[in-house]
Amino acid sequence: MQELTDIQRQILDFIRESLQERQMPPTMREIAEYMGYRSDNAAYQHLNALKRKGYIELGGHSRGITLLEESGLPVVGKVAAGSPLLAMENIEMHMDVANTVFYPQAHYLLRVQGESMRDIGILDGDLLAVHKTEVAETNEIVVARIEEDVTVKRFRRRGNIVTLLPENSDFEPIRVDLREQAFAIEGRMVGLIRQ
Amino acid sequence: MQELTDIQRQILDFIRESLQERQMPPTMREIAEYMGYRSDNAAYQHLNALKRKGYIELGGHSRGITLLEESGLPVVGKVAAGSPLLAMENIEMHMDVANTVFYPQAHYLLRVQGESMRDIGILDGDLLAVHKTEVAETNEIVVARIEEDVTVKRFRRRGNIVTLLPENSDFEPIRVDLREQAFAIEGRMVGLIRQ
DNA sequence: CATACTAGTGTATAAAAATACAGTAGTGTA
DNA sequence: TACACTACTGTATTTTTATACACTAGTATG
Repeated sequence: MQELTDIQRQILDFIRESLQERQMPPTMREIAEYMGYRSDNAAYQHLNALKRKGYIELGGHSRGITLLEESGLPVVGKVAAGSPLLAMENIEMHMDVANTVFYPQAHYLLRVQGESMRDIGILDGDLLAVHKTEVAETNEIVVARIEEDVTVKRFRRRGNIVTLLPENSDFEPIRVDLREQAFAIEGRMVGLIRQ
Repeated sequence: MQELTDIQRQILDFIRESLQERQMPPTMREIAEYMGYRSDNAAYQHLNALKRKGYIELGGHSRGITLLEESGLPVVGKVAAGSPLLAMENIEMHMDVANTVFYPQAHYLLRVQGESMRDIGILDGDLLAVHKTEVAETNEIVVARIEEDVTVKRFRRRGNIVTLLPENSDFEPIRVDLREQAFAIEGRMVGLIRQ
């Protein structure tokens, strides 16, 4: 997808906002008004740029703008080693769930693998709603990355030692020494969906 | 809310469909075309009826129809004894989750009370996605009503005896004799949301 | 320095859209 | 039987809307 200029992004956001709050796309005049243009044509030309770059389609009739982007939350499945979680190759699909369902806002859904968090009702195959963040409080359920591997655990830290606790007596806690291993928090659990 | 005629409901459905599939409401002419009218005015008048009955608003501009109905799935909280699950008084809120997220389609979300299904990851306060149905297969998780009470359990039946199994060893199975007690299945679990 | 892209103003026009008005006809209800 | 409501057709009118064309001007790029 081609990069957008600031103004183009601003217009795209306005279209999204209009769709959400008024249940309809704006007219070109409404866009021009919002942007403070004296000519509707300015909006028209920006829309054509957005179309050329593949972000929207123009229907050729009133309020004929349609967004081409995926709606809903991306579902992150098997994470290829070393790739960013939200890399295209890791996205299984999009799920039609508003991010406002969770608080703080969910940025994506991560498919849980394994039974290590079973005792707090997180089962194999569940979709964990994750809020992106690099920091976490003690005892929060986090999505963490140790070297190349991504895992879901309860978080604890004392000095340079991080402990990741499972919630299943068949599993052992994981100890990470920050001086020796690459460690990062990818996000924090804000909810769960099971299908 | 006032009752709709068949034709009015058909038009309302078409508006919903247009919003979902084209990201915009239809024009009056599009409605007239869809309904096979030779005059746009027929659509106009039906829309005014829908407006009068409180189902839509008309903006006075192109594609100016806005639906006034709640979107998403209703969340059923504490069920007042004897009332239908989906009675207004039992609806806590609406949650912006497409019903297509679950299969078969979820009709509502039921807030789970208690720990009786804990061992299969259904916790107190979770929202159970429920597909409305009056029948269930053996071993399915169902929402059932015994006399006035609503409960979530694993379903089994042998002749006139229904057994509702908890998934937590602290709880006892419930036996219902269909000849003696009022029993009905309200729906079947198709998913779960935790916030 | 030419070329492409962005970011606008201003004017013009054809088609689309909402909506008013005047009818016809059927159905149910007080 | 009068009245309200539904369900249309047909015509007319005023805005709204998309969109074309002709410009100006800045910025980045090869």
